[in-house]
Amino acid sequence: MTDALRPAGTAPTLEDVARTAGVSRATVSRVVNGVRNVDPAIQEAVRRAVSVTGYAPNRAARSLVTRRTDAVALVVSGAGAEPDDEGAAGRGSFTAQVFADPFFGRVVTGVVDSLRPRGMHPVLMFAETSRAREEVVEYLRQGSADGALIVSTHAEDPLPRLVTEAGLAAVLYARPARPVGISYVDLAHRDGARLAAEHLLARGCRRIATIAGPLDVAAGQERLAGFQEALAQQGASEPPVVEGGFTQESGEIAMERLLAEHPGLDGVFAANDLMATGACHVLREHGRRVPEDVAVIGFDDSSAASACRPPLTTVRQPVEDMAAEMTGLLLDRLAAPDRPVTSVVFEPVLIVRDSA
Amino acid sequence: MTDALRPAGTAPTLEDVARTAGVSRATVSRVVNGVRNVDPAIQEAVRRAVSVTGYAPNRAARSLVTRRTDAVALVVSGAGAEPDDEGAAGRGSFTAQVFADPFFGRVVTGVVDSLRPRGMHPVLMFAETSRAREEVVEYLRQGSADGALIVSTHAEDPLPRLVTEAGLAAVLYARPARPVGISYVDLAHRDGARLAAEHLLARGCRRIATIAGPLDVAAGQERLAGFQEALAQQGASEPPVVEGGFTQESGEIAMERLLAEHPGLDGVFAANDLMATGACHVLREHGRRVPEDVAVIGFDDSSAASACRPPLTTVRQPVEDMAAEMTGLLLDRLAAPDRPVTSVVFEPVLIVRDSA
DNA sequence: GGCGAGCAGGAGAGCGCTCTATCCCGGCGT
DNA sequence: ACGCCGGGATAGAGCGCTCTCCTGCTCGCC
Repeated sequence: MTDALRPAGTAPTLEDVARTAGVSRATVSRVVNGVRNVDPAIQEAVRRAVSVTGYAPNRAARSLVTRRTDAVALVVSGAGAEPDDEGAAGRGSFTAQVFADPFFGRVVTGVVDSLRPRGMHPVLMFAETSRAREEVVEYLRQGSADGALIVSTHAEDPLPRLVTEAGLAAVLYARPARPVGISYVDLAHRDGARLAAEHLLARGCRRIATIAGPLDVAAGQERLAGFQEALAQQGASEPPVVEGGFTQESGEIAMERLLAEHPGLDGVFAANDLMATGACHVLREHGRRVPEDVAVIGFDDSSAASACRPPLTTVRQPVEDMAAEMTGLLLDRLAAPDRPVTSVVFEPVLIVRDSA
Repeated sequence: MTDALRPAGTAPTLEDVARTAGVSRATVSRVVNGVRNVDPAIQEAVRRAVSVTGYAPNRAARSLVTRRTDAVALVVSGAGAEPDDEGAAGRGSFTAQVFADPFFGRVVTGVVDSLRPRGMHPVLMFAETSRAREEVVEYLRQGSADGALIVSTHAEDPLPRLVTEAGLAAVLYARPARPVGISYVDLAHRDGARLAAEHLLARGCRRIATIAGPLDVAAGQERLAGFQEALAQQGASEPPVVEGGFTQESGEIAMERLLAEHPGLDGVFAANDLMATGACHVLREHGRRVPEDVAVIGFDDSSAASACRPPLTTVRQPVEDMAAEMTGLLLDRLAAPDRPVTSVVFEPVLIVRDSA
């Protein structure tokens, strides 16, 4: 099992295996990579030599010639044009805040699960400052990863453009504000919001308000627009809107304001589950029953939706599937770099639970 | 800016930069890596050549000779000895479940933030089946990462042993059941549970129960043991115990049972915030006010604690700091492989909010 | 003025792998 | 019987970088 022929501390190489098996380096390489016909007897001998020497192929050496790393950068890209803040505090808060939302955990889940069967792995990166964005581009240009999966939180994020200009392979989560030549996956946010509006209306709600997501985020804009459109089309009156920040706390604050200004409301659509959860808390504290007095609908169908009391009726965003699709698109791109970019838009579904 | 001298599609190499700058490859390398004194004029020339050619050093080539990748594997290691389940369902559920707990997001945050200033990056891996564990070991043996940060959820996890036996650098989150020669960071769980017990007692609670964590996890055992010990030392009666699974739902189920069997209880210690949140929900549904009728204490001080209504009094586990410490220990190990392993145990702090 | 110390820069040998071009050998056609 | 074909194996040339030697200067010192 141990490498008897090697100077201590050095890993066995192809050469060692070849010598042990009495064949050439090339033959060992073929067996290890499972290509071309190799005499079964020799294959067996090589395999034995591999296990005797405890050989493991050196990834760097392989990458050097194949120009593949089997790694992809999974980058969470933050706000747009803020000045670089170098302080640990600034960064810490961004990275911490990212995972406070169950959304990113789901993205990671989807990416890992889709990469895994292909023997690939994600390298986690954050790109919230222009410095950090440069580092991401640099990382990719060095060939440290084969491509990037970019989850962009802001519409004006410059990263997609930077990556394209550098000629790097990448796929986006969410359509970029300005079309740049990159594939993306997205959700039909408007349709989702429409589902929520129609459900509220069908339930008999007439004094409906909405807690919008941040309006500098495409998802925030779209969900609001879709909701307003649907309401208008059904002849309902224009809903009061308060903008939140996709956090539970912002949902609480928004709900307080809504309640203060429109005490008679009977239905609320929050642009994500976290804000919907916050809204439920505030409603209860104000003595309103959910859904009897006020119906609440969230968005995403994240873990927060089922954790909420009452469990949230929500619009499902199939994050894991979308993340898996990103992987697929990226691998397509890597296999055929010249093929035109393709994007996939997923349709949301209404999940009815107890809150509406 | 573009590589005029290169055949299209090929990245510029050191050689190209050297030619452009009129110096040798070695000199360019020195400038790029900032080692040894190089004539300022030449440095400038090289730097200009770098930007003219758009050169980015090839990571694989560099790794091949330095034997460093500047990547570390961040592995979430799952249950112990279950049979390999190959199905996507099984895996999907593990990876999904991992991020359902805010805990892992915090670990990732701490790791990323501590790796970043060192120009290093984490590669995310899961090791919940024996097959997956082998893949992790294989990955490291190939030199794809310089070492591993292992977050182990089960006491009997075989991964730490596998990694040590393979002579790989690694640091654990949580002390392994059997000591293996690996550094680890851990929390003084018993002390934390004691804090909770004493706070409950000081508050005047006399009929105290506890929702334990899974007892095949060290943290679960320790927190329970610490809680029981503290209660006993203060002369309080032995608390009813129900085992949960660290999920909110398991907390709800446990609380239901506790309430059915001990309707008069006035204090609950849940072994993590998620279960405490579930307990609060159930208590309220049963008409108990928190903290007036029943005081509730959680553990971790995760985002769930402040998101809960009422905000949870909880025992803080400084996950981000602990994760950063793991990085530090790993880098120490890489710098001096022969130094004896050192471990760090953090002290928990009680965070008093509204629930107790 | 001569000589050794010290340092900037270059040449070149690898790091461990893949892959093309080549060689060898047995079987087949005529 | 002889050349031809083709599959199986090998030899060897890199991939792009780092790093150890080594050369050739300049400078300081006696």
